Amino acid sequence: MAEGQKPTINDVARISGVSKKTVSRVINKSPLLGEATRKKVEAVIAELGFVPNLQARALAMGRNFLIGLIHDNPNAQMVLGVQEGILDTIRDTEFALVVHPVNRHSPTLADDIRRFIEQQRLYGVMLLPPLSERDDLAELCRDLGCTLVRMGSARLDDDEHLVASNDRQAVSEAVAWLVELGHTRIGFVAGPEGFRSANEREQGFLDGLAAAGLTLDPAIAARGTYRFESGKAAGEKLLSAAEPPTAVFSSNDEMAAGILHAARERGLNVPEDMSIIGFDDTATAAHIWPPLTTVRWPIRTMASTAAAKLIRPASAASEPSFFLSDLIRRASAVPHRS
Amino acid sequence: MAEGQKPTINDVARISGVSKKTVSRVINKSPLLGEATRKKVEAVIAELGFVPNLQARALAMGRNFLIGLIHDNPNAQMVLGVQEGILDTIRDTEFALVVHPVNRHSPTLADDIRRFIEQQRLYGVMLLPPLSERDDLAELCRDLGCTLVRMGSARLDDDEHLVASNDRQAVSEAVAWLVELGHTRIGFVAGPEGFRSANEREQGFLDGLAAAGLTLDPAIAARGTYRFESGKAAGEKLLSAAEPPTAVFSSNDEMAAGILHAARERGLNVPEDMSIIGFDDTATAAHIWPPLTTVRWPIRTMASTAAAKLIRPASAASEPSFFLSDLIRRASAVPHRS
DNA sequence: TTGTACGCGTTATCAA
DNA sequence: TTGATAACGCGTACAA
Repeated sequence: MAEGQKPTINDVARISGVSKKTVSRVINKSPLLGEATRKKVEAVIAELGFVPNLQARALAMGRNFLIGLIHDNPNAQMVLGVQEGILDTIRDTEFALVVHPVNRHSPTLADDIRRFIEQQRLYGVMLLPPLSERDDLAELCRDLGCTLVRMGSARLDDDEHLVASNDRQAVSEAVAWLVELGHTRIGFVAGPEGFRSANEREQGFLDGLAAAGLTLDPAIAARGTYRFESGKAAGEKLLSAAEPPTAVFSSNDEMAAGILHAARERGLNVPEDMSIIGFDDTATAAHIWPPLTTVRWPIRTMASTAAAKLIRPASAASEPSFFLSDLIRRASAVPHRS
Repeated sequence: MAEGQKPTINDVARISGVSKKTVSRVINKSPLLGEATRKKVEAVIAELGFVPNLQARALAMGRNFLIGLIHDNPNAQMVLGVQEGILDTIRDTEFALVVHPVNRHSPTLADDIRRFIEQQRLYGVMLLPPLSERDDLAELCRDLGCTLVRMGSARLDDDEHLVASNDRQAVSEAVAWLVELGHTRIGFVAGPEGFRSANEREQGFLDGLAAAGLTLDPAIAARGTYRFESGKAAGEKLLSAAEPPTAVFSSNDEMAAGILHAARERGLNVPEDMSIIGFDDTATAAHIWPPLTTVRWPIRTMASTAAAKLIRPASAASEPSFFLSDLIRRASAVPHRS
């Protein structure tokens, strides 16, 4: 037997007096198997502490048990939420989660991803925004024979390969909330051009205004990069307008924090002088002052569903693809004082 | 040849007219090999786009190429920094990073970790605080024949299996900075009991006070859980003291944000009425108002070094084990107004 | 410097 | 319902 080594299927077979194949059947829960032999083999497995070698299985079956997560760190909280969501699904399976952060501005991005998938021979991969918006990368994964699920904020793919939040509707509801609070002069800070999420949120913002019979004054609109500094710059622009907004929607929380700083540096009070709503509900949102009203999307649930679509492709289409976000009402948005 | 399939080492061998073994030598960069044959084989490999099957290699070599990261989400920013650091080291190797978030309060924690390591047959694992402080878990990893590197804030292990920040010294320097700013009544918010990092930071705080000939008044000291709410509660305690502190050191940023909220709710201004210093330099630190003076430890570099120790055990001991942290001076700590 | 034969631990084929 | 035997793709004695 194995001396100090890990027991193999041969050890199990010999000790329980059956063939390798029979043990294999037990492991794989084959239906056609005598109850007695099954019990017997299971006992030996437990006694020996036998754990099937996944590398060997992978080799024999021509597929392995690795799910890849490829992203360009949109935001730490989100990436971690995704990882936890995926683990929720695969925890009691043989699958494992392999992460691969990349730099989307790298000229070797595609090669980097290709190499990762080929080398590890991934079973499936999950792409996070903004990478998930690039059809060329999606095609690359497929060419490599790797199932793919994309996470995004719009219909980037068909139901079997997508989990998405309805950003457009969520933002429109956030605007409705500002309108309900009495605001009519509402500023807007957009996300970076070329980002699908930025686009969706902008559309949602305009939807919200339109529903209230309002329009956007370009003097109180700006475009940012989703980063703090750009939010601050945008805030400065909006606040220096001839007629500043009484409320602002920022396309993400980090920029909202920047807007807050811009307001503070001008000696303005938030929310008294201006209400702010963000998007993402990052950790920062609840920790800044005032606590930020923001849109929370169910990252973990979405990621968990995405993983299910990956490891059970058969039932992928029957899993939901679209998820609703919640408006988290905190102190940064208050009634307009007329 | 392979029709639609991935080329194997056999294809390469046949086409280049050499034996499998020779191709294997090329792949593994064996020194004893004719330059001519090497070139020839490399050309075929490139032409075919041959990528060695890692599962097969793993099986044949009796070891695989997976590094595990086990953690209990101490903080999203940190975990992501660690992942990026590990990737910095393994990006151009055959290794991949498998992540495994766990719940340290789960009764099945040890079994969960055991199963993860055994099932995936990990080459090595990295343990993050506070899990890294548990010797039983470290022993478990070793029993499973898995090399281990622990990340922490103190000498948890020998140089080959450790990367650590010198929290104690860093905090002592932070206190020195407050003293330099003229503060003599300095409050303290500790981290949770049983956390090595909390202990180190506390010692550093006391060191700092002692160096200035000061002592800690229990009336302006409190213990938190590293979470925001606990910081807020601690802040309330300190501020309701008969003689409140003019400056506070918080054992992490999240609690510092909580202290800020407590101050705001009492109508106090920070830093005018009270200076605050935190620890970690999370994303939030720079985004709250006022921007938080805090201690930044070189997570990414540490993680990168840790990965090097894992995949190159031979040179592990020669890599540094201790890393210096920087005090990031921002607006939340200002001179004491006398 | 290169090649032959076999083993790694598992699944699949096909017959019993 | 079970078992003998051949794959899976690669590394390594050992020999040439």
